[in-house]
Amino acid sequence: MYRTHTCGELSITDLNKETTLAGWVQTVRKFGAITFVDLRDRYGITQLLFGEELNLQLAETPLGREFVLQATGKVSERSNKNKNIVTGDIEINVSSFRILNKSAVPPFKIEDDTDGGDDLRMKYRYLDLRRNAVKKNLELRYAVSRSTRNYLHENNFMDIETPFLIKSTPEGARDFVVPSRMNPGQFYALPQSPQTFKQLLMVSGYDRYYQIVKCFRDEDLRADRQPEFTQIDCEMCFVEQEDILNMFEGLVKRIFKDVNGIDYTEKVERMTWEDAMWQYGNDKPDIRFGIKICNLKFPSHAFPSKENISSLINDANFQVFDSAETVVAIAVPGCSEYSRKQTDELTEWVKRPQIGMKGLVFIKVNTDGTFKSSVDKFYSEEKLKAIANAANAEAGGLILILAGAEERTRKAISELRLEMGKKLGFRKESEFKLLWVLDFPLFEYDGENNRWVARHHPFTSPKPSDIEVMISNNPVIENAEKYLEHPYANIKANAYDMVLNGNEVGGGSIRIYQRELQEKMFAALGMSIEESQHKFGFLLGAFEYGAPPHGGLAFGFDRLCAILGGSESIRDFIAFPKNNSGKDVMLDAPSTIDDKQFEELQIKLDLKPS
RNA sequence: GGAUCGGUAGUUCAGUUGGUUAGAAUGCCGCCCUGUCACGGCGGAGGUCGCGGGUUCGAGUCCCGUCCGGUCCGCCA
Repeated sequence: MYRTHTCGELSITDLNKETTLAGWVQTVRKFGAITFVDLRDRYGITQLLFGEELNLQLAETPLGREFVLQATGKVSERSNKNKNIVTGDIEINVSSFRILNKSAVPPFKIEDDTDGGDDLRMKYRYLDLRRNAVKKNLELRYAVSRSTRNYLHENNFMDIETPFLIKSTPEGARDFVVPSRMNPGQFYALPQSPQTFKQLLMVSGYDRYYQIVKCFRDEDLRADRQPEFTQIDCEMCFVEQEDILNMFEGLVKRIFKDVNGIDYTEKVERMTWEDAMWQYGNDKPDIRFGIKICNLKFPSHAFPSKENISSLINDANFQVFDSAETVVAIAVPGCSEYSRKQTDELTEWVKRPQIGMKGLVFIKVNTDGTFKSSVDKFYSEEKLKAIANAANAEAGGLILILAGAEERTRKAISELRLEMGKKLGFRKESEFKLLWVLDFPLFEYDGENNRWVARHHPFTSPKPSDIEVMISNNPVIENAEKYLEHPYANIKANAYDMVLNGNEVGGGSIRIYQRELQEKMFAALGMSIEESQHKFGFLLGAFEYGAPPHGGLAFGFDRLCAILGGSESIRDFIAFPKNNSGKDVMLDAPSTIDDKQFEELQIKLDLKPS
């Protein structure tokens, strides 16, 4: 028997028990005739005391960090207790020990506050995973997965595996492909999601399906994006949008309870996509803080239902506003005292290439009721007051105004809002705020190819009231510049996203389940009948055999875990992640393959010189 | 595809205007230490300054190229 206890479980109640522990040497502290060793395993750290006699033995077989050690001895009370660790009241008075394995000197400290850089940690990920900080994240991940499985099981969902080697259907993201040896010249694709399979399962009558499943997308990466990532993939039949929203806000609330101990009893807010864009400039607003955009000027086609208040800023001969398509403002509370330096910094911030604004206009709403702005030359105090009213600015606030082209400017004000929220401490990691964003546009314009693409995916159903618009209008865009005037631009989908603290954590839709409508959809996306038959014939065929109404959604599991764990990066919630270039630096993957493998696959490389 | 920041000891970093033998902390090795837990004290070893080229009397420092890594934009149905 290697051990009787773990390094995290012994306490003062176990005094005088004979025990054997096995683990890794965290530190060795030598004091002449006695030595302390901190022994670590998955469960904690226990201090070992090597007395005079054993100390002599230690001198012959020295211990180093990360040696694997087995030690037997009596649990005894420490004379100096350590309140910082659970086992801090006791130590093991070692009577015998055995070095189970030696260790090379680790290249970085195996401690919470490691000195290792990211690259090094990834190269020695198996050592990095020994660190408590990373272990905690994986434990949280497991807790989320358990909670998810429990909830879905209790609600009659069935976990069904779907294949990884599937057919390439290059809609949306780029596929990872796998050559087929038995079918030379042909390739499988790895799934970007099990989308069509789960829909087929609905056709088969498995009315509640789920899977915690790997998905693969060959696109460029970010801190929160990996080439292979995990989704909680769900689908239900005989449901409407409302049923799905209720079921899955239930899931997230359950996870909050099980994992974070939070009772999220309040109703999950809901917002249409249009309102999200209008009020926050963003389809995944962070609603932990209330600052909303004031739309001083905007192109009417972008928000046909909204009232224009551009008279507030027009007729002042201020070229910047007059020539801009969009002028948007946010009122930031308590910042009217900002110095010249601070406002200059904000201006520089919006001028960075990632934001790309030409400048920033500000109005200080002083506590004494006066105004001070960078556009005093153009606007009277009354005008400024009117703008301040429109922006809902309170005394002591600072109004920040951006002007420019609609899409870019809206995105910029959204970024600026988040930045100010962060500066003012409104974005606390420990506070969680859920939001459903509803009624997304069905289509998105692809300027490169001058066609419509599915914003969510081509299986998403249009709002019933928009079906007629979709099937009675020609999808061809005659005038690329005026694509927004095409009837397709305003068609809404039965699609919904779950947003948590400004992050899209899940998304889904009510699907199309009639062959005719699905064919119309493919046609709208510019697919010929032959092409849609070739790519999705199996699904169209299935829809002929009694496909039930259905819908579902998928959560980004890694991202959800990262947010629940209070982290920006998903990498530390994945045991073996890849770096920004899609490489696994530990394995050194991807890598070249043998000539023999190429031969078997009948593939010849023809690399273009870079 | 693009922007930007970085690459110096095992590790994390500093290194001024281009100028003597490239430093600190930590880790590592040795000696001392019976109550530490970030142990402490003394001593020591440890460097192709990512790589290639250029400018210069002289390059870690300036220039060009390249490789690697971080972050972001595009991209991510």
